[in-house]
Amino acid sequence: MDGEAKLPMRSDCPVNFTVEILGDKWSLVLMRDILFWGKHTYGELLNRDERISTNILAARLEYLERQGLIQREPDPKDKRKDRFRATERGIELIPIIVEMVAWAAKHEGWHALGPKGSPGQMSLIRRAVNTKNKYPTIEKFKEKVRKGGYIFEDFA
Amino acid sequence: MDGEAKLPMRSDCPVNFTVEILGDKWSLVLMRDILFWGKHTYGELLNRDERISTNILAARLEYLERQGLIQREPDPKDKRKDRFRATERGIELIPIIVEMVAWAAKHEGWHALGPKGSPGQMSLIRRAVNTKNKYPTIEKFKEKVRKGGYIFEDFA
DNA sequence: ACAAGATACTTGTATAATGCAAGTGAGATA
DNA sequence: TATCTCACTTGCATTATACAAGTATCTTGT
Repeated sequence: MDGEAKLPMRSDCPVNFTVEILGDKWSLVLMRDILFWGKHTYGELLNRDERISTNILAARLEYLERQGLIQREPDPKDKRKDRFRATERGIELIPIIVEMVAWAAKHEGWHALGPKGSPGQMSLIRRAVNTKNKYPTIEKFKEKVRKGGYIFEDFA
Repeated sequence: MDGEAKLPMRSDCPVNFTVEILGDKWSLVLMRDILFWGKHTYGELLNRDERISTNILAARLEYLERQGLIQREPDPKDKRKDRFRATERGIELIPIIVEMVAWAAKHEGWHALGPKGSPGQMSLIRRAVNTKNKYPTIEKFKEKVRKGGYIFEDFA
């Protein structure tokens, strides 16, 4: 997680490309927090269920910014804080995240964790698994985030 | 990568669930090899562009089997070999992988690696990025693998 | 104005995941 | 039956992640 070069990828395959950027334990979870739950500050991202460590969060935020998935800007109301918002490249991760939700929802192991999802979460899951309105739903999600909102805004 | 328990997940979120299972540098790349390229033996999986190490491959294959994504069976023609085939749970990863292809294809960094893709690979990419026929294409992919084939069969 | 708390970090150290190189034993091949 | 192929294992180096404690800057309440 230092000043590594971007290019020496293991191959030219697009699957490998995406895995090399996002294939870790935190990147997509943090993008979920920003895109779906509207968590935009260090403190908000820190106090989530997964309990990321402070040093890992700082390193990951710098990494995601370097990868062009988020942008950092000072909070106008509190000079201690920065706000992290998704770039267009980050917003385009929504389809991947939705398919991950659909995959989890289809398989037993996740349900065994208990039906602790909020109504908003469950509502998304139903739409994500339902092929009929999956793609229009995803487009609405992207549009909402582009306008400065977040996906679970209406259920929060 | 030892005999770890499955359940103590960091949260009950379906995104986190999927990330905890697939969020590493190799799982999805290996599933790509099996599902898209029809690579089914240790040796075939070892000799791919990404150059996985022998010990990592052995550990990952055991892991993917333990996660119920692949199934191991002896090769009928060569007693030294096993064959690894995707389970239904593994086949259901295809939509995630396709969205990862679409994401890479949309963004500059991947194209900078050079247009080294085979015609078959490029053909998939075009269809994966095109929302119109994405869903039926993905369903055909799944059906093909369920019948014992692999996605790039016809272009190989 | 000032003390106390909040916020976003850093630092130090431990464990886990990944990477590399060199073996090894069972089974196929000539 | 000698050699080669194949699927590994072992040992060690490096990188990523985890945990606990500390620190500098800014805000808040009095």
